[in-house]
Amino acid sequence: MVLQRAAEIASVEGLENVSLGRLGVELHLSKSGVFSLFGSKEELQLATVRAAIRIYIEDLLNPNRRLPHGIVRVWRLCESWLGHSRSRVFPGGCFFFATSVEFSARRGQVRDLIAGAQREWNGHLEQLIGRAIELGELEPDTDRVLLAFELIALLDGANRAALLHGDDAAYARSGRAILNRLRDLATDASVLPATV
Amino acid sequence: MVLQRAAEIASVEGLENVSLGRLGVELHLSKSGVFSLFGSKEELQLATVRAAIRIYIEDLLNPNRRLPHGIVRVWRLCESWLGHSRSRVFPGGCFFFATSVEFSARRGQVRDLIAGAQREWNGHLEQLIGRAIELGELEPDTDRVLLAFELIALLDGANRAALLHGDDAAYARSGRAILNRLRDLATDASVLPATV
DNA sequence: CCTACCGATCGGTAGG
DNA sequence: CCTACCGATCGGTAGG
Repeated sequence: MVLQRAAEIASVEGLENVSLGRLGVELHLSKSGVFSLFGSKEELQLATVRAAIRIYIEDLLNPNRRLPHGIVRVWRLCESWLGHSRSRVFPGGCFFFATSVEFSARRGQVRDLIAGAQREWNGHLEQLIGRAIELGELEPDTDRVLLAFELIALLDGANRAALLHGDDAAYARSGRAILNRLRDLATDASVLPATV
Repeated sequence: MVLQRAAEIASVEGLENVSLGRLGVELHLSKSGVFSLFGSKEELQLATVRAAIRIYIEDLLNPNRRLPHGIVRVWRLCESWLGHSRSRVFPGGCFFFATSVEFSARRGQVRDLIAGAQREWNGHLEQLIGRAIELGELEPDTDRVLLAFELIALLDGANRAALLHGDDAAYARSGRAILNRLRDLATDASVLPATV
């Protein structure tokens, strides 16, 4: 699919380097053929980001919905995220990590869409953490916003180190750090796996 | 200075977007005048990275050297890093965060230089942590490599969130998370500040 | 969907 | 350090 390929390239070289001509060569279309499909470079970028959002929903969020709420579900989502990055669903690791860094200092619809997707991911994690608190599986004074920030930072840290140094050990480190953090805040740590 | 300006642009738009022509306009030089100073685009990029390394050494590492070893010195270095990102010494936040993401999926001398600088930063933190363990200020079974990974992930997480959402609260969150983590591992948490 | 073209910009070279 | 130029590539348009 056109946008699948565009998202793969963007994860490695950035959304700005997904040029109409280059995408045309890979898809055996002329440059103007690709252009006419989207109407502008910005629309191609927006469509690419939307395609990436769908992939994350299908690969990570939807399978996770089948689990009951609680601390284990929070952990499983983190574990799936690490697996998603490690297995290179996108060859450049997390699509939103790469593109949010690329667009963080720019303005416009593309940046806003990426920033909004990041906020939704953050909010989703905060909600899952909140449910685990309500269920009494996390200490009642757990700071949801802070814990979500910490988990995302540890996930992104693994993605970044694994890509930069070609070292998959970062995924195990990240998993251990996340499990340690969740165990510290758990009312009953025995529901969590002993190791990654 | 030429390279100072190049590093500022690179932190915002990436090292690849520091073009010879553009740098020339900003410096009131012709494109070929800039070119002749470096000999190639790659040499310009390498010189820019080296200049950024010097700025980090002067702004963060050298002042930190005056402190005695121990857990407080580890904390102060993290605090300085957050201040460095927040004060926009580079307008795009951490130069190495931005450029390491940009180059993580490429090959060549520029990527190797950036990856090496990141490894040195990681190693430096591990050493400071190791000294704090030897001094008995961190629990003797503290995993140096894991703790350094966690601290860098939390620092980078603040840089990323602050830039993407224009929200400086991320710095305070990161500082709280780091202090919490250091307190957990400290043999005497009272040497650390109570809040950020 | 295509060919053919526009002006702008890229890294780099020739020649001074 | 400069002007003038090279071929390649960019997003986008004209016209079919």
